[in-house]
Parts: sequence; structure tokens; C-alpha cells
Amino acid sequence: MNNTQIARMFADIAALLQLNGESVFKIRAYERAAETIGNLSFQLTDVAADAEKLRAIPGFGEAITSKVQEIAATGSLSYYDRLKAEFPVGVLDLMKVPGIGPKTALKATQELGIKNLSELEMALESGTFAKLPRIGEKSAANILRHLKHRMSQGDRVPLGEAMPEAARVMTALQAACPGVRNLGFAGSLRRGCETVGDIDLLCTADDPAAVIAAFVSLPFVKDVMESEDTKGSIVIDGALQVDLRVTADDAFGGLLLYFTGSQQHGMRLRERAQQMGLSLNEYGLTDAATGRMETFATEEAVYRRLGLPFIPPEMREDSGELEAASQNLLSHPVEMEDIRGDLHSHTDWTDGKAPLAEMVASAKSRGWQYLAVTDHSQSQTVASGLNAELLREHTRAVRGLDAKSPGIRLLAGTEMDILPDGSLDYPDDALMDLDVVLGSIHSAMDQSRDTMTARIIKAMHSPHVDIVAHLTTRLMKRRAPVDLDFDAICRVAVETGTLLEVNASAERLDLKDAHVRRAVELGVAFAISTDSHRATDFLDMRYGVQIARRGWCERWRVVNTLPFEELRAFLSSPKSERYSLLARITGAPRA
DNA sequence: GCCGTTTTCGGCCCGACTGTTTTCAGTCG
Repeated sequence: MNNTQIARMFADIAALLQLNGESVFKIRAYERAAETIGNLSFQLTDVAADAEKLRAIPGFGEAITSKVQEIAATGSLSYYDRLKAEFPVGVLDLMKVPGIGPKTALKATQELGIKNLSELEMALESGTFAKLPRIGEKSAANILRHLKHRMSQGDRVPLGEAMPEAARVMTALQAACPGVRNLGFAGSLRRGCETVGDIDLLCTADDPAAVIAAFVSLPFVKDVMESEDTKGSIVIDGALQVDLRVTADDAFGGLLLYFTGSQQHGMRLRERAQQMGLSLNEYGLTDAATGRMETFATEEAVYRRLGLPFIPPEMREDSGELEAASQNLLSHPVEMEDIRGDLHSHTDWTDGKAPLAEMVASAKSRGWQYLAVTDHSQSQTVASGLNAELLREHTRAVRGLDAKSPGIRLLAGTEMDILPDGSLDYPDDALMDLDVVLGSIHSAMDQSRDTMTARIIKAMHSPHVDIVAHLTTRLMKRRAPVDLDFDAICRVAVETGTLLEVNASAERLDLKDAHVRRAVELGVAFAISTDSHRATDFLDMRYGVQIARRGWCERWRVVNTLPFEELRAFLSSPKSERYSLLARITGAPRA
């Protein structure tokens, strides 16, 4: 069983315990365990034999540890099975509908015999549901509305879709309301989660009511869910919900911290505040003894008051950041401003949509100091991959343009297929002349875990393969990742001096956050690249940086934070020397 | 069920909304 499945099982246990009327603290313990497991950077089943290691995970005590061990050993959990058997079929599904909690779900299954969501829909429409205690017509109508919305729209929206929508709303609001200050997004969007449920916007203004009025009457508003003095909620075309909160400048820090989350991170902060005799809420800190309220203009000030350094939003998942921060051991993750260039891009030589010159001009206008042009190799016939002869021409074209392009340097490269048996799509002599070689899986993606792992490892042993691009080949919501032994691949990456790519393309986000976190632990270095096929795709770099930050990846591990001359020195040195070279150039902490 | 620069026992985050109620239970973020 993988972490996702185990996390779901613990979340189910928490829900079932709610039905049981168990202590909220016990419930919270299982909820926290589920969250923690979901964010873990390694597979639980791999370390389950080692009880010490399990106990070291925050929130893992005796009970949770032994349950995880049982799952790892047997593939199931008797406690879970017993618990589940105590309740009618369908309660857990019902509880996932907004507005239905444990009490209502239990009554609906016991008294109305509802077993699934379509029976729920019927009961809501026929009016029988509204007869349940503490439910009336209004509650039933609300639940029905949520249910239909859920059934029609699915659930969460990919980061790459939500971010441009957020930008669109903010631009329009700023234009409609020039007095708005500090306008920005919070929530899972700010934390860089790969999918988001809705968009949370925050700002400050002298006249909040006027801002809300402007917000709910923006041109693309499809529906207004809420409109009050300091908060509004709208649905925009795409069925995406956008919430806005307005506050005063001197209270912005508390509000931003509160609405950025994560919920678990916030809970831990409030516990910490409480231990200091303070009470933390979205408005600020209250001294429990004197009742005096303190407000904060910035998040930094709140953290400082709690005796902590600033914690980057992408790291606020209660996955060890508070423990690290309180000991001043929190690593400083790579930032967008650190990125100096892009090592993965395509042109109309293969399946890119724009000519070389246009891609280069766009990269330059984004402030990149360099761009690697890495069109596809010959096996990618659907992408009109280049044969060895065309690759030489391609290289000449890139070097020709490089000589005529002040302000940006070009690297001639290829995104070369790693063939099903692990051999390379070009002979060595075709690769020798290139500045950078990416190796990618584009075929035979259903190979077994062992075959796929051996295939990639074989390619990494080539002296020419500098970077393994989009390792797992997953496409957001469209294609599942390939099966591979990630730890083994990371170890060989370090051994051979191969980099792993954090593919920033909104459609990929591959590696994903948990992969980066694990790879960082194993000592891997990275390239964060956009895999751009259009001139506008370079904007996706921000997603890659966010994913890297979620994986606690420091600047020194990212090769495209290097200035051009140092990058070139890196790429022209033998692979076996590269990791130590990177550490030397960047002054990285010694392992 | 977890956890400890006050604690191995006695605590455990905070506020708001909604609708059904005669003072608050249930749900959410």
C-alpha cells in the first residue's frame, strides 16, 4: 500500500471515529497522521520495519506506529475493518458532501436508508431529507446545491489553470479600484499546491466596502455568493470560486498568515502562541493575561513575535518546518529571482510552436541570461524529432543565433529519448558536440517498476546525459506517472553526477513536491526548466520554483541559478566531478 | 491518541456561519 492509500485510510478512521462520538483529540490525532503521511517524502512501507524511524515522524505515537506496521506487513488493518463494519455503507461518502457532517450522515443512512450519492440526490429533491432533525428546507437546498456543483465540476483545479485566473481577477480589481493596496493571493495557490480548491485574495484599503462592491461587479463575475463589508465571494466563468478579504494595513500580516494556511500549520502556530500565553487568530495576537490585542502589518512580524524566523509559504505544511524553524535550522529555499536561465525548450524545428528567434527573444525579455534549445530526437517521429544530420544543422543554427544575440547566451542541446532498453536515441559521437543533453522517457511507459528503473539508470551512466527530464512522465489529471524506484534513481543520480529536472510546465509539474523533498534528502541536484513549446510558456518557471520550494530545495542545488560562465564550466567538466564542483562554486554546505 | 525549556498526566486552536432553536448544535475553513 502506498502513502496516499494509507493516508486515506487514516482519514477514514478519523471520520468513522467522529460517527462514534469519540474524543475530538483522538480524531485530531488520526487526521494529523493522515495529513503527515500525505506529505511524506518517502514511502512508509519502505521503512515500516524500523519502529524507531516511524516514531520519529511527528504525530506518530505507539498506536499509529503499530497500525502502520500492520498495514505494511499484511496490506490491511483490522482496526479499520472492524470500525467500518460498525456503520452503514455510504456514510463516509455522504460526509464528503459539504454541509453534511457525521451527525447528519449517520441519520441519513440509518433513518432514510441512503447508501450513495445518487440516493442522496433523490432524497434531497423529494423533500424527505429535509425532514431529518435539525435539517430544514434551506439546509437541504444548500446541500443539494453543493452536491450538484461537486458532481458537475469535479473538485480541484490545477495550479496552472488557477494562477492565470487569479492574475486576471487581480488586474481587473486593481484597475477598477486604484486605492487597493497589498493585493495578492493566499491559500493553497500561494503555497504552490499542485491543485487548488478556490482562489483566496487579500488586500488592504481605506474603504473596504467600495472594494467589495467593485469586486462583485467585475465584468466576468458569473455568480455572487457573498457580499459583505470586508469580504466577498464570486464565481467566475470556469466555475472557479474567488474569495476576497479586505483589512487595514496594520492588520494585514495576521490575515495573510491565517488565510495562507495550511490549516495544520496554523493550528501548530496557535498551539505555540498558547504556550507563550498568547492567543493567535486572523486579526492578531491577544495576550491571555491582559486581553491586549496586537496587530501586525507583515507575516514576518507575527513569526518574530512567536520567536520564529519567517517560514516561506510553500513550506507551511506541518511537515517539520516548525521544528526546524524553532531551532533555526530551516533551509532557505530557491527563489524565482535566483533563476538565471532555462535549460529545456523547443522550437518549430520539432514540435515547438514558435521559430528559434522568437523563443530566444521571449526568453531574453523574461530576463534569462541563457537558454538551452533542446528539440526532440529522432525516435520522436510524432514530434518530428531530428536525425543526427538535422541535429548538426540545428546546432549550427543555435550557435549562429547565439553569436548574433547580445544579452542572452544560447546552449545547443537535445531532449533525447531514452529507448525502452535504456540505450540512447543518438550515437555518442552525435552527442559529443552538444552543450547539454536531456534524457527523457516518451515511450513504453507501462514497463514494470524494475525494467523502468534499470532503463533510466542505464541512461544516467552515459557520460553524455546531463539531466533526466520529467522523470515520471505524468501529465496533470491526464496521465499517471510511470512506476519506478525513485530512491534508487536518486542514488544513481548522485553517484553519476546526473541532474534531475523539475519540469515547471503547468501540464507536468514533474518531479512533484514530495519527490523533490526526498531527492534533496538524498543529495540530488536539479535543473528547474519550463520545457517551453511556445514563447509564453516561459512564465511557467514560477510553478517549478514553487514545487522546488515545497521540496525544501535550496538555491545551490539548482544549476540554472548559476551565471552563464559557471554553468558552462559545470557542463564541460566530467560528470563525476560535477556535484562537488556545484558545491564548491556555490559554497554549499558540505554533506 | 499524542506529547513535554513549567508537565509522563492533563492538557490539547480559533472563530464564524447557518438554521433551527428558545440558547445552541452542527459544520466549515
